[in-house]
Amino acid sequence: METQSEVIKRLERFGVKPSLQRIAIMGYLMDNLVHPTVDTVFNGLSSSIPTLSKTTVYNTLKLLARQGAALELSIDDKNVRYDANIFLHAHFRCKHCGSVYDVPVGSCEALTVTSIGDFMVAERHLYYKGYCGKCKAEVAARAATAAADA
Amino acid sequence: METQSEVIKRLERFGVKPSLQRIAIMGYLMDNLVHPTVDTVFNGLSSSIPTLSKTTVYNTLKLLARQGAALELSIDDKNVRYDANIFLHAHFRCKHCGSVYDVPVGSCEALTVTSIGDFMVAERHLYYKGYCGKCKAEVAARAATAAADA
DNA sequence: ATCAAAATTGTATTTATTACAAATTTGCAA
DNA sequence: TTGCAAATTTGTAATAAATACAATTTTGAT
Repeated sequence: METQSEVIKRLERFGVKPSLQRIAIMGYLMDNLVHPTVDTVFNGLSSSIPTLSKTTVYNTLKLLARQGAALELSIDDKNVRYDANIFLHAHFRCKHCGSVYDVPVGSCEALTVTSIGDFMVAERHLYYKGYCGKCKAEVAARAATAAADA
Repeated sequence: METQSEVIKRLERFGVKPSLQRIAIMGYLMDNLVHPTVDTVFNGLSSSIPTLSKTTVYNTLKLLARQGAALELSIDDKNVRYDANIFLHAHFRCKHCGSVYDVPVGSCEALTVTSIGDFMVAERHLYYKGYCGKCKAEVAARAATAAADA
């Protein structure tokens, strides 16, 4: 659990004026590094802040991403996900259960470039998609059953 | 413009039975390497195939991606995009105009791994986001105007 | 205490995608 | 050729993420 002052420090470091809602949302991200969706954040906070609006969660998460205080992941076709871990790392998404995991990456020039030709590069995302250990087994088992049926 | 037989060859190579619609959609992707969305593909083909259904476009593009005949890009938060270029390369998306461009990548271990721990890796996506040459200038000009107004 | 700017809220809308059932086409076997 | 089941395509209805926007509340300076 992050201390309130640590959360405020992070907000201020990225030029975000701390409000009750922003502190709660930033704190939630820092405490839950599982790449939550907007809905997950909203549901996680709405009991402690009953007046919280989902619009605020949408706006605040977008703001945090724009200011660099969090990452906005487009690894999931359905929902945008957010990540308070702003250090260089990659992500893996299981195509079966949908979970998103952090993956460490070695230093690689392609992951640190700041420009490509006349493009200005602001973000670099390395996404892996496949099957996690648990689902790999499940999918294999199901494939075997399907084969037996046919 | 790809020949019909080249398109059919690609479909068969990836285990997709060629139908009129599938050939048209695969051919459209091969002729339009600008990472079109479902809507773009549908609009591009509906005049030549008036009976074409958007559901078929959705299903077929998903099928092509599943079979490996095309890539499904999640670089755009709004729409899924498709790419017939299945050779190793990265993508850049301009945050202002939304265009998606191909970017060559040097060989990098992180871009060729087939497993990570007990994860089975089926896809690797390297996405860059930022501003293309044209939009970089526009955004800078607008920022200057905003500063003058304040 | 006043008041404008900033932030938050809630509702209404938009729109990409999926679900699903009906219709059509395909390809094989009688 | 005819019949028929499987595969494919179509069209409509439903789902749900995200945005627009106006109203309300809060903040902070004077």
